[in-house]
Amino acid sequence: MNTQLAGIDFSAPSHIVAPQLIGVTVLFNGVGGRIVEVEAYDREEPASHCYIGQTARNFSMFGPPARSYVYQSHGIHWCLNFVCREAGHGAGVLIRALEPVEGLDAMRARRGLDDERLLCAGPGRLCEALGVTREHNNLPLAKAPFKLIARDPVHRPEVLAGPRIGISKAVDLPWRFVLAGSRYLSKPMRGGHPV
DNA sequence: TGTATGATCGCCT
DNA sequence: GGCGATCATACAG
Repeated sequence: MNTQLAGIDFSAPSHIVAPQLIGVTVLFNGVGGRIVEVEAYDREEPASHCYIGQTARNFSMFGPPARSYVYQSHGIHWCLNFVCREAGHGAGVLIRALEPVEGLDAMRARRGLDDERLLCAGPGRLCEALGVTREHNNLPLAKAPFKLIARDPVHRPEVLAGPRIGISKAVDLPWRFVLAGSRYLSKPMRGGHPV
């Protein structure tokens, strides 16, 4: 099984994969943009859906890496993760924000909102803008409707790490990664440190 | 700029 | 029955 995609080895731990995803372009049916904010989750850490073991909800994170894990949050919003590690471990990277690049009109139509800055600034917003829902759980990221485009290998983006957002457990783990200075984050990074 | 609150539902801690 | 890896709105300062 090929776990390499967009120049990233998805069989690595999620906190290793996550910072490498900053700057990668994600398209979904041709709509999307550059990743500017992600969070890593792993079975060995209690904030992860994997922590309790495999269930009907989280099974795709226990499958092969470089696939999608889509879950519903608060009964309203969908959230997109990329599965990491070897099959059976349980780990993923939550895609929290994109800098919109392709299909701006489609995103605006789905979001019912003009402000480019708010189109994909948050995991639920991003899925609404791209049209990602439950049906797109457990799909290979190497095939349509997904398309990943590697970042420029020459210019490494400046990545900051800090604590994750919206969780109540393992709050001190610095597994949130953002593109330094990006205007498209769900929240500004305060007190982050360079990776 | 920041904090509080309600919406709404699949899956369990 | 309770709880979220959230978002939009309302209101205070």
